[in-house]
Amino acid sequence: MNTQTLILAILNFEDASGYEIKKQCTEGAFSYFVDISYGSIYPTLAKLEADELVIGRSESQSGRPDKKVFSITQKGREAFIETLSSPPAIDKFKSEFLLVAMCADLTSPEVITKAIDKRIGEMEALVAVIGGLRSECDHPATQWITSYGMHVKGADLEFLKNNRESLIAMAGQAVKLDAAAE
Amino acid sequence: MNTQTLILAILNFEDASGYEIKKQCTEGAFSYFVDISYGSIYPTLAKLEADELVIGRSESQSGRPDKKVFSITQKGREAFIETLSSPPAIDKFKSEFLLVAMCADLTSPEVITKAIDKRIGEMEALVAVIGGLRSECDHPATQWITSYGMHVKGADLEFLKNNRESLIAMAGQAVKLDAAAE
DNA sequence: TAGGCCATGTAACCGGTTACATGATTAG
DNA sequence: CTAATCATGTAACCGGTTACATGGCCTA
Repeated sequence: MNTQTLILAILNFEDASGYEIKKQCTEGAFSYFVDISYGSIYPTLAKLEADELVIGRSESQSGRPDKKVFSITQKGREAFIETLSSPPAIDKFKSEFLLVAMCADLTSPEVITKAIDKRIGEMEALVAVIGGLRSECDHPATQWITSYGMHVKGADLEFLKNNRESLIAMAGQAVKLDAAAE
Repeated sequence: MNTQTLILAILNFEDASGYEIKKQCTEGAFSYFVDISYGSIYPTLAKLEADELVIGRSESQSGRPDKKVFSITQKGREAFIETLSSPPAIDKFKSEFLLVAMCADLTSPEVITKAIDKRIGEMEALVAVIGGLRSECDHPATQWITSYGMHVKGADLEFLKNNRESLIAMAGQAVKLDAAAE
């Protein structure tokens, strides 16, 4: 999923400025499955406007900098629906935590405790965000994906909490084996 | 998680050539939370060897091209454990499927059916892979992460199967609303 | 004899991030 | 008075992918 398609998707829901798009991706409705930075938003918005897939208008605000609000055009909507119809690529997933957990025996209980507690905290925050999105939005497809997210992330959190101790207990075991072998 | 750390992690489990490292990431024990290509493996291996974190030796095989098998050095092991101790970054997760599902009302039932069935197939394959890893490996930390994977991906698959029809039913609804409004 | 697997490696490219530049307003 | 929020944008950089080059062996 490239930046272009993502921006088109967001603008298909509602008009937004570059700044607002960033917020949507960081805190809002899209925050749990995407992530982009200003450095890709603004150039992409400019390109999209040049291609007439979106149009921007300046809005002056009292006591705030002007903002450039973008709307998706008919051409943009068609292009977006076109890209939607090609089968979605498999999820991209990379987890440093899993690598650390897989090597739990090489590190100390403190390191593992910190790692898993950090993760539990992040997961709880994510569940709270998704739960919030689900309750505040009555769009059926958004309801579907947020329910999906709650189900999966809830199961995730459940496992982490139920198996926290057992992972911590593995920490440092490789070192102990080494010492025992001497 | 950069390529360097990942390679060190793999070599910490066992010696491997670049080709075998790639296999581990595509089909093996690491396949469900990482992904790298030859274009990053070979240069990284060369850099790692220059830094004396790994050492390579040539092994000639009958009826096969020679392979260069790498081992992690003591220095490499220390560097690896050092990086393990810094708190793991939050998971990177990007999903085209969720974007498509969120826009289900804009597309046809056929497109959504294909998208979700593709996903169900991929998820089943992943569960099978993780299940295989869990049963064939008795390393406790690997057991832990594969059990974690089974739990989470099992919940994922469960939701997909139970809610497949309801997502498909949303397809094309935006178009119908448009038509009704005319 | 065609295609797939084994095996290593490079060069061009690309999508995206980081850091910077700028500046007004408002809340603590 | 300071920090945060609002707001837009650019340039340098970087990690990684794609595509290519090479070539022998084995299987269908």
